[in-house]
Amino acid sequence: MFSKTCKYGLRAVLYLAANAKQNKKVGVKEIAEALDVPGPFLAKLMQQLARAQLISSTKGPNGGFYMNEKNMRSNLRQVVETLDGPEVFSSCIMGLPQCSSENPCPLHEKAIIFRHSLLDLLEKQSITEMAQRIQDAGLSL
Amino acid sequence: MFSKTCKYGLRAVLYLAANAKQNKKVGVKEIAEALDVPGPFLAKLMQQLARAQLISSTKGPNGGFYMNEKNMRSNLRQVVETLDGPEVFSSCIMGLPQCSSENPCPLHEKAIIFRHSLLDLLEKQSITEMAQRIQDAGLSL
DNA sequence: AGAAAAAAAGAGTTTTTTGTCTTTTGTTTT
DNA sequence: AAAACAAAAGACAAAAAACTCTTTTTTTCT
Repeated sequence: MFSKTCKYGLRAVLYLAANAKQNKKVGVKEIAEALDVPGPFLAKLMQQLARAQLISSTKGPNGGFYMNEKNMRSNLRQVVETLDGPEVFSSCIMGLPQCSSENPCPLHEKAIIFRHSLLDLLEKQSITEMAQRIQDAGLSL
Repeated sequence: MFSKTCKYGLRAVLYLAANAKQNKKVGVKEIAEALDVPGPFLAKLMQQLARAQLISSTKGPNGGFYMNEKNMRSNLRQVVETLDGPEVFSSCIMGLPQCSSENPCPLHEKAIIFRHSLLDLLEKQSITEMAQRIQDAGLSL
């Protein structure tokens, strides 16, 4: 479905949303241990997310990653598109380069429905809402 | 979404279903050219599908691949599971090893809905029906 | 029986993804 | 100003996926 980069990224963003604040930043090391993912690899993808302004960071002592107000209003679709590229949502499910509504593959119509339910899943909830649910229900990441 | 192996496999099975019969077998070379995919690589995955009895083959002159009656009654979910493994349909969308209804990830409930629509897409139409539609509407593969 | 055709099998290569290590840059604290 | 801390950047290494090539086996046709 998604690459590991993308999965790690989704989890890291939600971890930040649920555990970090502007005045309580967290470092890659803490996140990597909490999620049980390779630290240096995570660091790389955090940089991508920071460049895309989906998360925030500061260097130096007491520095680390956190989410500002704007970051909290973004959604998971943006995270996926930043890490795996926008094609994951638009490219043909069977891999046909020319697949479109004019020249559909055998699964085209049905795939549109399915894809809509995926976008819905990733777009409809703000990160703020999800962070709330994660804390309230104690969901794992 | 799916690996290239899997995408090639789906297309090859549908190509066979629409273009081959027990008395009109086709070789890997023809399929590879028709689908514009690497021949030797396709040959490998055709072997997997043949071992899983999702397609049929015979060696020697006038040999090749085709679909028998039983093959035509299978569905695309089986093709995907053979080539990409059954986990594609069961593993957590965020990659959490322990994700389940008891210990759900933040996307678990919504992911179930989405996954159902994917299985529906791949399971509900028999290969026979699809081959018919491909021929009638001249769909590309 | 012998030759040819085509899949099966297996080994090998390339490319991409995943993961690691080192150096640099920017901040903060003393 | 100096030291320490943490992210940013870049080069490197390992593993997996994609792709290729060669040999073997089975079948058919002459």
